[in-house]
Amino acid sequence: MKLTEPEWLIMNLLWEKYPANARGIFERLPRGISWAYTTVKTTLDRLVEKKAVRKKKDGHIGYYEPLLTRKQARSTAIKMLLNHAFDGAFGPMMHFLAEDENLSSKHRKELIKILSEKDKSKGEKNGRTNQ
Amino acid sequence: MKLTEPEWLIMNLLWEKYPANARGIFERLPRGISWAYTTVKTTLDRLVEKKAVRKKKDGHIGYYEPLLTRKQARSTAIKMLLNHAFDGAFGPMMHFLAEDENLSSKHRKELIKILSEKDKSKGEKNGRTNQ
DNA sequence: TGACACCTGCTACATCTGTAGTAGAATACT
DNA sequence: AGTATTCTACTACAGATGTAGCAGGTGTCA
Repeated sequence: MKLTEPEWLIMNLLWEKYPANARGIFERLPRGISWAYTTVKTTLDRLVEKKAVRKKKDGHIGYYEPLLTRKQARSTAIKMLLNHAFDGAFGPMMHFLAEDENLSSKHRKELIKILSEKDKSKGEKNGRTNQ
Repeated sequence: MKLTEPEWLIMNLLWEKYPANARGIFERLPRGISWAYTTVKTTLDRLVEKKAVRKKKDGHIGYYEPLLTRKQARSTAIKMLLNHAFDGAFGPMMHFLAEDENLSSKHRKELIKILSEKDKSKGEKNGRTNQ
C-alpha cells in the first residue's frame, strides 16, 4: 500500500494514538503544518477508501483506526525506494546508507551490534520472502 | 530534487550511459516496460524542465545528459523516506533495515566491515553536512 | 427552544503524473 | 528530386494529489 505525503502525516498521528476522531487528529498536527480541518478529513476519508484505515461510527461521530500497520507501510516504502533508486538491490542500498555522513559513530556501533547478533542467530537462513 | 517513477526509470538509463538521445534511451527500456517513444520523450523533457537533465543539440537532434547525479537523487529519496516514514530518525531506519529478512548473512558481514572501517577512519568526526 | 459550536458528507479545483497522439521539419535512401 | 523515415515541438487527457469550501444535521448550554 503506497501512501502519499499527507497520508503519511495522518497515519503517523493515527499510529501514535488511536482510535481517534478527525478533530483529535487535527489538533495533533505537527507545528508547521497548518491545514484546514477539512483537509485532515479528506485525507482520512481517502485512507478509508483505500483501506489503510477503518472508520467506526460512535453515534454520528466517526472514529478512525489504522488497518495498515506502520511496519507494513515502512516495508512498502523501502521496497519502492529500493526498486527505483537501487534497482532492487538491497546490498548496495545498505552500503549507500552506511556511507552516509550523518551516521554517527554511536549509530554505527549500535548497528554493528544489531548486525552481529542477527548474524549469529540466523546464520545462513537467508529467506527470500520478498516481492 | 524529487523524481517520479518514470523519471527514475529514465534517469537510471541515462546514468548508465550518456549522452544519449531519446531513441537510444527508448531502445534501452527494460523488458516489461513498453512505453511509446513519445512517453520517453515527454519524460525526458520534463526532466530537462526541472533541471535534472541537460539537453544539447547536435544538429537538430537532442542529446541528453544528467545534471543531477545518481548519488544526489538517492540521497534525496532516502531523506524523504526518512522524513515521512521514520520521523527523520536515521537510527531507527537503519535498525528497521538491518532487521530485514532479506539481508543475507553475506551482506551482513560486508556491512559490518564497512561500518567498522568507517568507525575507525572517521572516529568522532560526525559531520552535520546534511539538510 | 434558540443560538452556537462542531460534525459529517459532498463538492471543487489547480497541479502533478502517467501515457500518448499529431504535425511539420530534417535526413536518408533510391 | 521524391518518398520514406525519424526527429522535434506541441498538445491532450484521465486519474492522482494537495488543499479546501459549503450545506445541513446534531449536541449543548443558557
